[in-house]
Amino acid sequence: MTDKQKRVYKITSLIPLGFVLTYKKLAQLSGVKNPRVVGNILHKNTDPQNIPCHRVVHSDGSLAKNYAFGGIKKQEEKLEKEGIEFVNGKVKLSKHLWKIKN
DNA sequence: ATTAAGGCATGAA
DNA sequence: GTTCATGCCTTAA
Repeated sequence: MTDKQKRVYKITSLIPLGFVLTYKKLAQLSGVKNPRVVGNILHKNTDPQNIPCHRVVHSDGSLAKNYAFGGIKKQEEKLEKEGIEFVNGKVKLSKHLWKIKN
């Protein structure tokens, strides 16, 4: 596993309950150039237990089209279960976007 | 809203 | 080693 992947997974696993992160943000936080790569990495994640990829969403708050772990429905389900609000099938980013402190 | 183009890590051939 | 396809994307037109 490469360093990038580690960072991506690490950060993803650090997302607090009730918050989400966009691919773009996650990308820049982990030092990856393109958000696409992040998606790719998350897609072949092997440890869903520690990697809550359902907390990672698109820039506009919508969910990924091919959620690798049970489908987009499951993802939404999980998010709601964690207290994340949906509006128009999108996450309320303004409220649930994870802002890193420092 | 839909389409097109950008850009790159990963894996198979 | 390199080329090609693919992807949980983003932004701009």
